[in-house]
Amino acid sequence: MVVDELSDESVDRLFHALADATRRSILRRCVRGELSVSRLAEDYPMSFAAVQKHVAVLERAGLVTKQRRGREQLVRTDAEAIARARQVLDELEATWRGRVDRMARLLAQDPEPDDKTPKEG
Amino acid sequence: MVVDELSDESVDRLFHALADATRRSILRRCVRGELSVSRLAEDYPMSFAAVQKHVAVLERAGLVTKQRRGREQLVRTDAEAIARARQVLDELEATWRGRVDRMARLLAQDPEPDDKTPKEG
DNA sequence: TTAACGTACAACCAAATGGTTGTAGATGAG
DNA sequence: CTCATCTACAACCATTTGGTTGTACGTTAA
Repeated sequence: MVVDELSDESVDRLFHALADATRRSILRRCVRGELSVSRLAEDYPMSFAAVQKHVAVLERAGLVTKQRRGREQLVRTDAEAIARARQVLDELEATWRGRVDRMARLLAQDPEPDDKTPKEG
Repeated sequence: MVVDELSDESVDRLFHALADATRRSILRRCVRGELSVSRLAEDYPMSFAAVQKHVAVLERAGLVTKQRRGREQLVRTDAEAIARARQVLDELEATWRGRVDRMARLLAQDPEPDDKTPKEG
């Protein structure tokens, strides 16, 4: 089980890579099966080089891996990387649930246990 | 329950907003409780105006809402928006699981002649 | 009223982003 | 071998981003 802390930079790269419709489309297509870069490029209204750059962004974010097959480069999305991104959001939601719990306790007039809330910033 | 399709632009804004460490920090702090913009700005090594811009990015993404209290503007994280972002990743993972299932079926019946080893990792 | 505070917003700037074209190196087909 | 294909990468350009400072405006405190 991977419980590593992700560095700010990796999370930056992760979400930045996800913040583009073309890249998300590439991710979806390469979850279903590996595709070469030129195959991918056929279906987008932009140059091959542009698609190549998008794949590079996904690769630096760890969201896809490439593997040579002959002269082709097969792109495949890494489901674990997507899980990593989700984990960041899970933690945010967990904090939120924690806050709701404290609210509930307050409303029930229970004393707060021990506020180990990690400081931010 | 709202399970609307999210437009490409909203997902773009969502992930773009999440792709910055300062903004993620703001999100975490405002999940725990509302904070004014100037209060937020105290703890970052940048100008008030810069923090104000980060809050605006989060607001356009729907990740936070603002509410006036006197001369202050209280920022609060919207947990549902985070859930929306997570949903996008969930769908990607679901596709991946679907693919693994199909692979398993394929391997159980008819080995492909071509050597497309379906090993993950 | 006056002063201080919290916010909003415009103007500006350097750096990053997302696209282009062009060139060059491997690889496979004929 | 020669040629077409697939990829890599540099150079360039327009726009966006993330920061700055400065100004203006509403609200609260003295």
